[in-house]
Amino acid sequence: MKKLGVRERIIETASDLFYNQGFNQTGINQIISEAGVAKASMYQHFRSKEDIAVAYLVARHTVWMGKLNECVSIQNTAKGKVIGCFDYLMEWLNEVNYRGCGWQNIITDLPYDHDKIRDQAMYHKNDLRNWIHTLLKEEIDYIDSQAEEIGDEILILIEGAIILSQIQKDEWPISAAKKACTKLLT
Amino acid sequence: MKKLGVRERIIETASDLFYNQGFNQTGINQIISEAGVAKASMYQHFRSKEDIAVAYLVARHTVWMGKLNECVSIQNTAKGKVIGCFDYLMEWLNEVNYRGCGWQNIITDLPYDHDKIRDQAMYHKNDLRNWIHTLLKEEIDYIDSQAEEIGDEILILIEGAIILSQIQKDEWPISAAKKACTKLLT
DNA sequence: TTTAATAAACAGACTTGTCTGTATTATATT
DNA sequence: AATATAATACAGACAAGTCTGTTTATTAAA
Repeated sequence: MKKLGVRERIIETASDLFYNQGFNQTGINQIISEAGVAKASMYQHFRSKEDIAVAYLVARHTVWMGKLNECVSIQNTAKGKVIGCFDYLMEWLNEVNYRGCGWQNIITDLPYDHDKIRDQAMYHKNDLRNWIHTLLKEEIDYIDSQAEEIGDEILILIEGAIILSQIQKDEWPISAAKKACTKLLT
Repeated sequence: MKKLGVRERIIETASDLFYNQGFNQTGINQIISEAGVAKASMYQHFRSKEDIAVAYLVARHTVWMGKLNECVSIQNTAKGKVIGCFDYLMEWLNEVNYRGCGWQNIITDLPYDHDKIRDQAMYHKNDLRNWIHTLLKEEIDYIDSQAEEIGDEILILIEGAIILSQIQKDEWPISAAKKACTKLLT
């Protein structure tokens, strides 16, 4: 049970707060007090609040993609893995009470000059998109262009299911998206 | 060229600012100064910033649904109208430079006690959902339960296309969603 | 002894919302 | 038509608190 370093403690605390309260609703003072870190120490590691948010998103990306991979690893076909994404969404979003996507949430109401955060959102969604494309290209039913076309459509279902379940505070969009996904894959 | 009343001027200005800058990025002072209204006059018409936002969303709902109806009115089948939604999205989102959905944007990073705003988002998406359901139930190919199932899937495509085009600052999600929509309708 | 963490005060700009007093406009009464 | 009344809008100061980021001075560890 080693105590985490200053930087790690900040990222961990900020991740929790940024995701659950929102970027604008979370102040620097709350982050440092809950992380048990002095303000000056924090500014030793991060130039700005935006930089903390970038570190949060970078860390979140690896964790999120890792859990996705783990969740679909029980499937043994490419199609099965893609459909399995929606089981992952269901599990995750139920657990966080439909709090939605960390990247979606942060870019929709952001100060105009926070481009590093916007870039992180683009990067994350692009990575997920490529992940789906790669999977579907393994499927021998599809030529590459088909895999990309269907993959894009499924990415849209994922994004829609996340935001709609957040607004409606209900899981029906996730099951509906899964059903639509199976239709598109047949 | 009659000058608008105070209330109307506030709603009009706030609508522009809330949508284009975001709720958190827009202060009361900017609203009143750009509307040319005194602060005390503003608080005569609205109890709080949240109440202004609610008025903005209410007004936006009728305008948005009206434009949607107008855009799809050239289609003469129910299926055509539903697919036409994506032409509306394309037109609208291009015009606003992929600024996304006013309701999605406002609920993702909101102070925890602003429930009236959250309710407006739920109401709007529900109304759109019902609008799609009603259309598809006119289609004789579908029994009611099918119309609802497919309608939900299309709503998810709409939401996903909006948020993804906002993140990627590109129109590809809208065309991809339209293609997926036609597939689900055949 | 050098490095890094700490607490705490501080600057200064921002926020929502309240308040006072004045000016304008519309309605009602004489 | 002239006057009195009432409603509404105005400007702008103010309160009370928030925010990010800087600085200082102290303490602990390597």
